[in-house]
Amino acid sequence: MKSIDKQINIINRGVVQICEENELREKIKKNKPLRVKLGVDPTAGELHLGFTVVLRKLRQFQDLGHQAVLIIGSYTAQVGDPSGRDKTRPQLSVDDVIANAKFYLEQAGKVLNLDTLEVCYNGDWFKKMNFLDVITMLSKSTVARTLEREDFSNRYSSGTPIYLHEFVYPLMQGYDSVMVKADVELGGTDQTFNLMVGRDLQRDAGQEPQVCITMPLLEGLDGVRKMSKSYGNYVGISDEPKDMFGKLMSISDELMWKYYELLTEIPLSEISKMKDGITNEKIHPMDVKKNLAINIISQYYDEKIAINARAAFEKVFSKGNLPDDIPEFNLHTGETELNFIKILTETKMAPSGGEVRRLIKQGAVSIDGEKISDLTIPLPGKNEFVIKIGKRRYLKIIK
RNA sequence: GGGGAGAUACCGAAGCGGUCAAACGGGGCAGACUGUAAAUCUGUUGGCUUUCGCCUUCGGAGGUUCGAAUCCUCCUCUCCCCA
Repeated sequence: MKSIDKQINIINRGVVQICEENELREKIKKNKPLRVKLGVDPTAGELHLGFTVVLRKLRQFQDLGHQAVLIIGSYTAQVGDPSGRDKTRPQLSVDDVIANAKFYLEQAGKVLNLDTLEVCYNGDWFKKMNFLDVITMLSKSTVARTLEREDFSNRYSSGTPIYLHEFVYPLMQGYDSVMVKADVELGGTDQTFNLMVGRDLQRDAGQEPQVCITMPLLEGLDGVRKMSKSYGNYVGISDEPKDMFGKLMSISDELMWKYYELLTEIPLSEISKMKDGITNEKIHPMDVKKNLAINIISQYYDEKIAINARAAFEKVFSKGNLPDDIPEFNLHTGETELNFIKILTETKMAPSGGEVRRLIKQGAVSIDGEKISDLTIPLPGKNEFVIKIGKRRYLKIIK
């Protein structure tokens, strides 16, 4: 094992807060692998880079020789969380949870070392509790304390409902820590409160309280809101390499540094050199961003594929050539004209006829580079031609 | 249990009998400028047809009216205050 300082140094990268760092030192000093806990919700489908921030941190612990413990929140998922904004979340069946968990692990395996990973389902202990056990657990915290939590207090003051069972979640999560005897728990900053509850419950159970490590929430492609599937501002770790590349190129220059810090292993010293290079105008921010994209794509595919993705990107967006893989559409026989509304809605290139009208009116549609201004045009003589919509939608028409 | 407020399009939020497919802001999309960056400017943002027009939408179900998102009744849900 590496020295304490070295370990702390690695662990510290990108974290917002370690509570408490000296406790962590003490724990490491014992020279026993730490049990590092991460709880996940098995409702999520595809993993995106936002999730990997904390998964990567867990992986770092694994690489330092510690024991990663992944808790699948199977019980939570089965209960179903109605707190969602507009509609009740579906209650998941046991089978759903198992299937989701399997899918989750499959993906998480791209970041974590599954061979040494310990996986627990919190339903294993929660389903055994009786009501008295639950009440006893509830008695470990107070309303005022729970209400302190930022998102709860925000919701409370803005008049958004908070359901009672939501109040219980922090305790459940904390109870998980007791059950797995966690030394460390990881989470996003939005989890701070829940992590702290774990400390209380462990203390109460006569355990040494866990060290809580919080990671920043990664902003998505819009640079404002956290990366999330529902905001559509995410990069999925199973995205096609060229999509990943394009998406990563669209983040702001500013945000790129956060991605560098949280999603790559590139030493911080090198990152700051890059920053200087841009300030001195020795390097172009676009190139720095391309390297970021290559680094990230390489983690999920390999470097060769990443470089190909860059080439494809440059071909299409720098040189303005057509991409290699354009969806194709075979015209129905007997057509004498091109009806854009029909073709584009039929192929799902546009959601509605109104949208097609708008796009054409605004000059967003072209055929082989020639702008279209009518909804319908006579069929071009060529046997194949490409319709382009906006910056990145293409459709090859074949007669 | 009592009293009050409220539910509007992706989100926030106006509208309070016709001129409402519904102001405004955000977001989205598109155009200009670019490096698919940021910032900025412009257009657009229910569906079908684009000329008129038609259809569906303002929590749900009924009702009053020539006519309702706007009035009435019931229902569902939320928030606040009191107990």
